[in-house]
Amino acid sequence: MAPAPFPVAVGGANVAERAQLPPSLAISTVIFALKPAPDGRPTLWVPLVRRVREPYRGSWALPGGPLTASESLEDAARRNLAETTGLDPAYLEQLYAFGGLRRANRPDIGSQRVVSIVYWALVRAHETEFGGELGEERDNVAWHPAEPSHGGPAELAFDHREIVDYALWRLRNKIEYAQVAYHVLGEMFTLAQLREVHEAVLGRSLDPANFRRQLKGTADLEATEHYLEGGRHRPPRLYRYTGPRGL
Amino acid sequence: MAPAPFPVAVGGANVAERAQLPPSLAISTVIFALKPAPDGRPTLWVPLVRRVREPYRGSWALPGGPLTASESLEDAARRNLAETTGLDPAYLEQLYAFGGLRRANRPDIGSQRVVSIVYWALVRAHETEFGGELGEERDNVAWHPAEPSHGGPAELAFDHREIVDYALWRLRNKIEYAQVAYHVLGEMFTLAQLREVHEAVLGRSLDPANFRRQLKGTADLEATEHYLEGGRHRPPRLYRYTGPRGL
DNA sequence: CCAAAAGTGTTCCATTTACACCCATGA
DNA sequence: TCATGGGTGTAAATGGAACACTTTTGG
Repeated sequence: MAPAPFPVAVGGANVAERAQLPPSLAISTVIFALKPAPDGRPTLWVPLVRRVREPYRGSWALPGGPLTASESLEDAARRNLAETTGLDPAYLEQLYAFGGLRRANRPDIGSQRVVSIVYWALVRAHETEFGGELGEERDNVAWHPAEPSHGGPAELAFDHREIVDYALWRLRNKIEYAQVAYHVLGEMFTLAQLREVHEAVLGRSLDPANFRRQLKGTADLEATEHYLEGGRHRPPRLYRYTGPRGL
Repeated sequence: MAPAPFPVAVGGANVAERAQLPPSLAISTVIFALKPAPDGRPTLWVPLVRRVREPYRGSWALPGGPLTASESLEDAARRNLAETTGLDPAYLEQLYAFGGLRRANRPDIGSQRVVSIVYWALVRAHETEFGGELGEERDNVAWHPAEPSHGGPAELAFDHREIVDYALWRLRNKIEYAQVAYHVLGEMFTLAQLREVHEAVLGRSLDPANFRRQLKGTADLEATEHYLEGGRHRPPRLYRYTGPRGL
């Protein structure tokens, strides 16, 4: 496994100025969904919020907000995500707590220090139509490719570009040994669909034959008696994930 | 890799009572050192602080304290560790942010919610003599085996037992692919010494021949022209770690 | 010379990888 | 019947585990 690209370099931030108030706590989320990139192939997208205040006014930032007194960290992440994007991911995991002093430069809230606890998730494609009263192009929320190489913004507000990159690294590592990909699919799915998820996340193509065997050997995967009809060729068998859903 | 034993179950904490003040931030540390267990073989120990107030008065807890406004998360962890134990580990890494509502039951600070960001480290054995004016049996700080199966306390204050277990899991996973073990050793060391560190952390013996080859293939390891004299048998060659030290 | 640890070589085995091949269906 | 993706078989390559064997020192 390659070394983590980001947090190892986080702690070294130097004291730039003395903040006065005690640090406040905020929650941010990096939500990945699979959507077709400009080039047509499915890739990873993230919802971003356009900032309407300084600093970084006009830049895109991760959805987030304060932590209230009566909710757990994960509850806060869920609530915040629902408020800003209408999403409710089945799988949500803590990524990292970012608290370098460099992040403190926020005139809009005085000189108060902000420590962000970041969560990440992978959601189904059909969840990406912002739910409830929120439309796709609603307000200042929009989906963007997660990586600049696929058309995503090269710069984000604060240190959010680095946070997204670190979340990407975690997702790619985790999908190789954990049951992450199933949360993108419905109740039943073909192995080709599951493979497409892995390929999109990892950014490379996988051998269908070997992919089949590796999964059948390990994961909680159950072959159903149903087949996906309507395709142009031989109908593939549908499978069901039998392991733990959600948390 | 086996699934993480702890944080996957953290988010599900339910709302037990409504806290009133905004959550406060604290830093805790899990510092591992290698010392001989009661049975004589080297195992992992952690410094613990005996609580002098309710709740959990008299129980052992992880060293920790509040986060001040002018320091980064890692700086706060270092400062706190130095204050309570006199230690200054070369390698320090963030473990997890714990913020379940179950942790909030602390009459000593009113009903305020506490979110703990926990760091972990592995330090050299000679660092474990509490430095500065602090002696080994000083005040309410003492070393304990990290695992109950090696004589450590089965119960700790708050959720600290689970936190130590999770840190152990992280350490054992990380030592297999990252350069963690070198921080326990001095400038030069024999392969047998390095292997002893791995064996103590993993809790099982390793084949000397295979261990040698695996490390020579991957890690930043440099053979010196020095040999460790004075042993009872053939003097082993000394090696030097050439990868990144500290952070 | 003997014991014991350092260090090397070799075999065995499981997993991964590459790819040839057959199967089943829609058009 | 043909094109295409679904699905199976198989052999080479890889990497780890087990262990025999040689080397080098102190006693």
